[in-house]
Amino acid sequence: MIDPQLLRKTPQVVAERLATRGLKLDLQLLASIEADRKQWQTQTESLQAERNRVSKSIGKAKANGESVDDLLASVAGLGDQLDQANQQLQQVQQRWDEFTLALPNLPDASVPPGSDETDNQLVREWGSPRELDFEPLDHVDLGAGLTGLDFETAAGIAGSRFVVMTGQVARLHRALAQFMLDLHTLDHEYEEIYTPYLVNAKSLQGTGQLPKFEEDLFAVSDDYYLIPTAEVPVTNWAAGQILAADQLPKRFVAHTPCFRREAGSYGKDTRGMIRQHQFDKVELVWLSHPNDSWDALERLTDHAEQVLQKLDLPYRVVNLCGGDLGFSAAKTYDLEVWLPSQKTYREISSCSNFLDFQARRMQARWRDPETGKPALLHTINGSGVAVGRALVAVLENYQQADGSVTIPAALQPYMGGVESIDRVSA
RNA sequence: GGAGAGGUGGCUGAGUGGUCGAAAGCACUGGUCUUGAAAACCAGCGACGGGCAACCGUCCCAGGGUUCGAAUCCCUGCCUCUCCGCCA
Repeated sequence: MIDPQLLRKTPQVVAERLATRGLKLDLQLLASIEADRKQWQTQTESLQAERNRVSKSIGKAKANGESVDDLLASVAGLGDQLDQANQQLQQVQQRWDEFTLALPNLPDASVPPGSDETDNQLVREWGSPRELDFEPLDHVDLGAGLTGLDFETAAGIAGSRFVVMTGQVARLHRALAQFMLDLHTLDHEYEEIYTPYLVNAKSLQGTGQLPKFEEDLFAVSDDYYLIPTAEVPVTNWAAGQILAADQLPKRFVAHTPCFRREAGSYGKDTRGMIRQHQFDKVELVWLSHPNDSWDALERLTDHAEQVLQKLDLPYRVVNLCGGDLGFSAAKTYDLEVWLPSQKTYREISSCSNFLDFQARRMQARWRDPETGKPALLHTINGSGVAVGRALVAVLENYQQADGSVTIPAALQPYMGGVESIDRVSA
């Protein structure tokens, strides 16, 4: 949520910054809601003040054994007036909430202008695509040859955009997750956390998926939603909390499945496991001191990059432009890994600083020793990295001419020393 | 699933329908004392919103209700704990 003070006092500044996203703030609507709010709040509060005054004197009069008939008469119609004013106020507040909850975060000044991914800014590249002296297969054909990836069976069990993994491929998938968890907990000093995979609407509102993006989520009965990312349960760990200063920064790593409807992406990446309804992800989350969040974003991004570097997978880092920026983010670096079959870089991690945007929605605070007062903390998160896409990247980048796949050295300890997965001759 | 108890400030924990935003303790902050620290003593100390300000309002799990007035009474929901049963 954008700071309400900023919205009220400098709406045109907010409008300018939101324009970076290609979003037009309805200043007129904002002004009219705010005018109504002021009127009804003032009226409600003065009626409440009067009621409180009279009620207190009734109490005193009764204590003194005096008659209270006159006092009672003087508040006769007050209750109804108050009810009406209060109803109006609640309506206005609801309009305000709906309006502000639907506003995305303000992009940071370092976010490049632009409308879509073609305007994203290249930050750096690491490694260079391997020169293959044969025509690379994509992971679907590779996986089929290894008899480890089976989309047809998955379609029969569940539907499209699911996969069944078996044998050494399933093990490789698990090895990737284990490797990432160990890297982040042991080398990068994250605390491992296990959370619910079903969450309530409040948590989703806290991180910003609701109320605007319900169609992206799988809702199950009883008001639960499947998590679209571990960001939701992990960040909400701090919801409603007031953390002590020495608890910051709090850094969590979680390995969870993620579930997404992928509504609106019909026809996109229909082949293979790039875009699935269910996928695993290792997620990094920081809860930080407000002064440290920009540094935290750089460090978290580096931690995600370390995964790709240790796997020796070529990638690049891009700074998302305003139009490509997610709803809650103030700034996002995407890590894009090289896929030989597509001869292009594909997103494998997204690292964002949300500043106090999520913290305000979920009331995640810390106590500032300078002031002794609670203050909003900052949240930062990123994938470290998407496990399914990492599997795709390993399969494709480590494929051999005979259809086998060598195992990256970093993963071999997690594969029982296996150095290669071989094609099963048909 | 059955039976019971309870949800109050950063924490523990009192609270009679009427100066209760709420006792007390802990924690925290400032001061006295001390070479310094601790202890002791004194003082201060909830959050959120509105207003230039004086000040006003809201909040004792959440939502309704009764009342001139609700932390306190009534209803509903959520959550926690204890016991029994069942269970990966």
